[in-house]
Amino acid sequence: MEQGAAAGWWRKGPWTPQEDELLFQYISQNGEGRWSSVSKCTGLKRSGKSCRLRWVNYLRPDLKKGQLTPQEEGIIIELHALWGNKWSTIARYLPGRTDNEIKNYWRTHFKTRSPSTHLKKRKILNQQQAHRRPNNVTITEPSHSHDKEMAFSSIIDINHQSVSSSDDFVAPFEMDCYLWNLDDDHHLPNLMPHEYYHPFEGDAAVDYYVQTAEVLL
DNA sequence: AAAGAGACCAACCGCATTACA
DNA sequence: ATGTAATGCGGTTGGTCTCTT
Repeated sequence: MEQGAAAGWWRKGPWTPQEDELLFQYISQNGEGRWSSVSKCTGLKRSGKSCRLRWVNYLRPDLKKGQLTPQEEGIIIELHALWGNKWSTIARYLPGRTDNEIKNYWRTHFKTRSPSTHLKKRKILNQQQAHRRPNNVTITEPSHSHDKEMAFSSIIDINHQSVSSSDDFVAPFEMDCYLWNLDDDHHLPNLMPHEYYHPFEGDAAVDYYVQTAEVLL
């Protein structure tokens, strides 16, 4: 049990710059982990849980600040369609972004269904659509999420993609192509680019994403 | 200019899982 | 094998900012 938990003297609420500094220094010297000993070593009146959250969501030096890019938004939409509210899993494919940030983003942009939000959503998706290559397609229902998770894991493996670098993530279009062209053993066929089957295009794609987002809520 | 609504974000809570004695 | 502490995750809340009327 953490020292202050029983006594109930943990400080709550917004962090001060001084607290941030203490936590940052502690982790710089000792590394991440051992969160429960942070308060003992630094004098911070914060629970280990609170310290971890502050570090992960705010202080970590590799965090990306600022708005999500259209590419990142596209990835979130696609991965959420695959995995649902597995925010930490989704965050792994968005280097520098936190599960909390993605969760907040999703909640803000897709949870509410007011007309304005709907329009905004369409605008975002239309922007993403502009990056997609043309193709002749038909709409196909997505397979089971488990299958898609397996497929997506294989994608990363097949292509030896590093997801640890902030500049290196799989673009939405590429993900679609991979997902929809993998065979049962999750291997890519030997196809020319124009032969790839791409299930989503144009308004059909937008509608699919919007519907998926709404169905999942 | 003021008030209300909506968007955004930080942080907390409770539960589940993992690690360890 | 079991109990407990630590950690991780997802849901939720509340405060602040921005936009609209």
